[in-house]
Amino acid sequence: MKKAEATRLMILQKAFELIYVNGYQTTSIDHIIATTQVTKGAFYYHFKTKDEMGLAIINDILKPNLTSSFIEPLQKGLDPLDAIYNLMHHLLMENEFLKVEYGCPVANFTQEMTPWNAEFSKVLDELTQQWTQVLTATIEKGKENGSIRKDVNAKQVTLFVMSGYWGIRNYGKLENSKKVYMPYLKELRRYLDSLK
Amino acid sequence: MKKAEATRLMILQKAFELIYVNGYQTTSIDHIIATTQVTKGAFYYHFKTKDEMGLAIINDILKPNLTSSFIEPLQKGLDPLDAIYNLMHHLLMENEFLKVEYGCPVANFTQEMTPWNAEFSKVLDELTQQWTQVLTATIEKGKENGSIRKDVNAKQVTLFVMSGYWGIRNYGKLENSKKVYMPYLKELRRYLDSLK
DNA sequence: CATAAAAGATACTGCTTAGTATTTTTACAA
DNA sequence: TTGTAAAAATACTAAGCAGTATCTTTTATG
Repeated sequence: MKKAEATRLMILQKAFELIYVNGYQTTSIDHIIATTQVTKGAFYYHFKTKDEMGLAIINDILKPNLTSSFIEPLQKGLDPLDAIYNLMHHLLMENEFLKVEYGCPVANFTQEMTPWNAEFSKVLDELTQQWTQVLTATIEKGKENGSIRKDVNAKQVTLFVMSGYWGIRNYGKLENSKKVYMPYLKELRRYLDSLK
Repeated sequence: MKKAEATRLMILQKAFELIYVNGYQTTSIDHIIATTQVTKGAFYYHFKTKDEMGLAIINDILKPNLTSSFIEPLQKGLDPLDAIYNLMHHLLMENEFLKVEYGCPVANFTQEMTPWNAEFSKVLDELTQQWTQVLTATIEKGKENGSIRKDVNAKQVTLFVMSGYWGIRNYGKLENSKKVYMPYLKELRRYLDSLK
């Protein structure tokens, strides 16, 4: 990797951290360049505007992470319901990229940037769509192999599960404790079992 | 009501609207006083700081609204599961205080102000606690009168339902359409029925 | 090694921000 | 009616903001 490319990525990573903790609007470029030890000239060499950087964070940091943390675990050929539960358990309890006190980065971005920035909404929606599609496919697979009842509506379940995830992350943020994750996961397990 | 009191309330109401639409950080005091047609002197007569105003919005605007929209509907003595479903349906589809494109004001505040402002976290947590307590009590009532299975964990269900609500509001914001509310509500109904 | 382009550094601009100091107007009780 | 405190208006400050213009250094390539 070229040095310039490394600088760019380093800016994105540290900027992401700052934004994950403090929000997009409140994270100033001055704050970013102070943290990254990169000058303003360097910053604006790599990004035309702050928003361009924000979009790059979503595309170059969040998207790859979503793939490895949210999507690939579903494609391991486990029993579908187990796969979904294990995914959620891992995301909430073990994943070290995601911190309880800062919530879900995608949900944070969505809440902050939507509806007044169409560009952000678009890429965030793409991100979300990816996840919902894989979740829906996982459930359909379960219907085919008989582990999930045929009358279950896969898209409906996906929406229900995904909403719960976004919501519990926000609640965890409020309580600043993973404690709330446990009863949530227990009920999720019960709910998933009701689809058998 | 005294005139000064009316001014104060008017500032709070219009400021709430602006914040609900644009977020707390991005809503400037200059913007608020331009919208309210109140001068800076008047604003700072009523509120020492911006944060004091923000907290007043939660206490004087959101709290009463929460009581009438989120809590009282549960206390009408309906069948508990119907009461919960009807509440959600009303909140998502009919309530005119809440707009799909702007999400849930409490969730918005939580995401934006937590964890870096303990004061906000505290009052938001109080607000949320109120709702969860009434939801839990409603489910317990159902267990007592036999309409809900005895092995159901009321607190667990409450957390699950509340998370789904917060999440679907965020998703509605992203999609900018109430369409996503319908499959969510359908699955919620199925889920609630599974508690019978 | 020369050179041109890529990458980064520095100093600045114009604007917005929350908050303040000071003055003026309004409401109401004596 | 008048005195006084509540309420509101005006003009300001210092700091922070995104972004720009200009200059210097580094890197790759002939």
